[in-house]
Amino acid sequence: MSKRGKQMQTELLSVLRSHHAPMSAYEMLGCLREENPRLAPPTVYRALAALTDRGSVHRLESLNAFVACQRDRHDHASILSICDDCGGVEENISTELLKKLSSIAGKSGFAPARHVIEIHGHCASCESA
Amino acid sequence: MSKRGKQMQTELLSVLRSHHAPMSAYEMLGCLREENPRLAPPTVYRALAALTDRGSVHRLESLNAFVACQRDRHDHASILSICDDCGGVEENISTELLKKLSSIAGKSGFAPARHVIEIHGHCASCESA
DNA sequence: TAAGATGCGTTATAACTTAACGTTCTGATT
DNA sequence: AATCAGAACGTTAAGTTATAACGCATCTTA
Repeated sequence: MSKRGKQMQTELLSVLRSHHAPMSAYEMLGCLREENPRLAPPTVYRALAALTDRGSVHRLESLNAFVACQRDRHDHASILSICDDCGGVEENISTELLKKLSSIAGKSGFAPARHVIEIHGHCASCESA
Repeated sequence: MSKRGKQMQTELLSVLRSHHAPMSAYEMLGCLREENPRLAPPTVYRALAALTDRGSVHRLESLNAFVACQRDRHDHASILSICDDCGGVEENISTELLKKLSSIAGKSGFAPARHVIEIHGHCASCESA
């Protein structure tokens, strides 16, 4: 991968991290276009693909949006709790739950490869408010 | 709700059920347009919204597609195993896993309302092939 | 440097979803 | 039964999300 590609990924990640809530690809595109107005969607999507493959960024399937991984290591399946009020996302991991989930799916012989676990609701501060 | 609305939902559901794999809204639209060529996307999406609210249809967030519920009762959170090879979907439920999941999210005070659990992988027959 | 491969930017378009609005249907009240 | 208010419908139009395709640039190896 070329220098430009890596640089794009770095910029994208810093944009994502500087945001408390998930961002859509087009929101990121908007930010990045302030620097480089000619930037096009495929560039953003390619960088996002690389970052999500690596685990530095998680895709929120139920929102069509993205968040930076909040953990030190990125080689895990995440449980993402999404506040429908403030938009904040909490990331949890549980190998135990993952095993259980795999075993439920595996009963019929299904071989799991990727887990999507997203919980919608309200975070503590929005709930109390 | 008018007769047309309910009828739309019934037709949609039968289209979905006659398909072994998930369908996108536009695939359904295509099918239904054979009968009624003037049918427009919002009609389909409205029927889908009613059906998913009721639980007769599940939305696959990671595919932007829909499947008919495979169970007798529809008032449950499903674990959906999606074969990336043949496209088939298996539906499982586990109140135990759901409780565990809620408790993980709830540690920080998060109040869960809706669970999205989708597992990608290969089904038994595709795996053995 | 030349040949081949990889990946990048760009254009264009495809796929998915919803807003808005006027009409029609329903059912409640007179 | 006639009228009215509100809900739901079809339709047009547009907004949002995502990718195909292609040619150019850059890197790689000889």
